[in-house]
Amino acid sequence: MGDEIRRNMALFPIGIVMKLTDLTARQIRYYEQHELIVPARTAGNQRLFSFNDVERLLEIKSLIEKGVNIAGIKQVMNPLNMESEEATVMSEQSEVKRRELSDAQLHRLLKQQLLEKRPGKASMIQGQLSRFYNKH
DNA sequence: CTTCTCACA
DNA sequence: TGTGAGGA
Repeated sequence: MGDEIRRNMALFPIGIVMKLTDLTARQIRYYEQHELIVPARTAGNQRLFSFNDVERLLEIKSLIEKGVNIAGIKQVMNPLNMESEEATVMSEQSEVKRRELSDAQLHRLLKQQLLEKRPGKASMIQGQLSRFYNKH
């Protein structure tokens, strides 16, 4: 299977995404209401996020921190809704252009973020990882 | 225990 | 955006 479909596979529940992005469940659900992200759902209505969803949330977070509101973010970010495999293939071109982080980088960064999430020290989302997205 | 929706002292 | 209720 291709890289795109792998990045779009619904994998983690909201709890993991909260740790990965340092966003509250409220915020994540709120951004979903505004269609900034479109996570999949399990049979039990539980949200399942893909790597792309996490990346988008990180971008949204950096934009919010820059003072951009929902309306502004909707414009800045492509009004995409890559759900079907066809849509994924069609947006492949623009997808590649948008992507600046390699799989290796992203996986390493998110893994660290997840492990570093124990109480005590500050998250690196506000440091190293955020720099990638704040440059956008 | 985790997540979901809805609503607001 | 936070938070609690009430259910799955």
